[in-house]
Amino acid sequence: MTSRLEALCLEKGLKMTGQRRVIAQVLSDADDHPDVEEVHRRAALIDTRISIATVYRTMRLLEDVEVIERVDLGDGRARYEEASADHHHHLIDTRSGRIIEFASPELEAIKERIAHDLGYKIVGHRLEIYGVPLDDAGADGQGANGAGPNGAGPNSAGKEQ
Amino acid sequence: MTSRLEALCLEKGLKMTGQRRVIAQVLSDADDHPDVEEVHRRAALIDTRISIATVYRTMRLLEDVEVIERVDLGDGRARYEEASADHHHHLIDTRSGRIIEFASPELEAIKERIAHDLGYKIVGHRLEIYGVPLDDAGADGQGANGAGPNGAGPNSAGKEQ
DNA sequence: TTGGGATTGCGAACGGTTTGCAGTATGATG
DNA sequence: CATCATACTGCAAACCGTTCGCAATCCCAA
Repeated sequence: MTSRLEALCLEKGLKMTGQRRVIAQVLSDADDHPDVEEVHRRAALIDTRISIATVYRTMRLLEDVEVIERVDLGDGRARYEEASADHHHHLIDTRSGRIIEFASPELEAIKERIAHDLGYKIVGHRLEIYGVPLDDAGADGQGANGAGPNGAGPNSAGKEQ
Repeated sequence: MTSRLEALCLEKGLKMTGQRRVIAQVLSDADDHPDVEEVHRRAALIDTRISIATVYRTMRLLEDVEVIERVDLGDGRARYEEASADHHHHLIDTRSGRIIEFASPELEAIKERIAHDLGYKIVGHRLEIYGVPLDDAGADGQGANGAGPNGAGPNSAGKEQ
C-alpha cells in the first residue's frame, strides 16, 4: 500500500527503500507532532529492524525536500509535522502538553510589515504561544504575563490536533 | 566597582562571589545576545580561573531570579539578554547573524486575542522572524515566503543592537 | 576570627543528534 | 532477468551543549 507521504516522496524523485516506506507510512498516519524517537518507536511496530540513525537521516531528508517540517517547541528535541501550504503556528498547553494549531492572516500581515519597516525580507519565522486553559487557570506558577485580552474583531482560526 | 547587574543581584539577596561579580560585569557590559561559551570567554578576560560550569550555574541562577532572560534563537544553544519590562521579539538577519529587537503592541494584542479565543491564558510565548536585508535580497535560497508586504499603518518600534 | 553552609572547579555523564565504516539493498542498464 | 554502481542502512563511536557528583574552597554571619 502506498501511503500519502510515500507518493509525495516518489514525486520528489526519492529512492524508496523499505525503511523509508515505513517511515512515510508512520508520518502519514500521525496527526500529532512526534519527535524522532517517537517516529522510531512507531516505525518499529511495523518493522523491527529500523535503526534510529536511519530515522534521523530520513527525517532530515524529508525536511530537505519539504515533505515534512521541523517544529521547535522549545523542549530540547526536534518535532515534525507534514509540510503544508497554510502557514500556522502553535499554542502549547503547558498543563497537558497538547498542541493546538492556529493561523492568523492578520498576524502574518503585521509580521510582514514589521520586517519590511526594518528593511528586511522574511525568509522564515516562528511563533509559539504557551498557555493554560482559561477554566482551571488557578494554581499555576509560570512567569505570567499581564495585559488582559484586548484588540478588535475576530479573525484567528484554531484547529486542534 | 559595582556593576548594574551586581546591584540587581544584591537586591535579590544573592550571595556575591568573585566569579558572580565578574559574570555580572560581563553581562552588564554586553549589548548583544551572548551564549554561555561567549560569556565564559569574556569572563576569562577578567579572571582566568572561572570554569564554564560556574557560568552555566550562574546563568541559570540569574535566570531564576529574573535578572536575565534566556533567548532561544533556534541555533542549538541558549542565548541571554538582560531582563527588561518591555516585551520584545527578535528579527535575525540570516546573512550576517545580526539580531534586531522590535516590539509591537499590535502584535501583542492579536496574540492575546488568539489565545483567548482558543480558551487559553498566555503564560509565555515567543516570536522570531528570520530575514535578509531588502537591498541585497538577490541570490539567497531559503524557503522563501510569498505574500508581499501588506497591512495598514506603521506601528512597530525597532531597536537595533 | 571562626565555622558551616553555599559555591566552585574538575571531570564524568547526559540526551539528542551526527558520522565513519563496512555491509546491503535499490533501481537503472544491458 | 541478471548485473552493477550507487545510495542507503546498522552499528557504535563521536559530538555538542548542558548538567551533575564530589572534594576543596569561599563567603559572611556570629
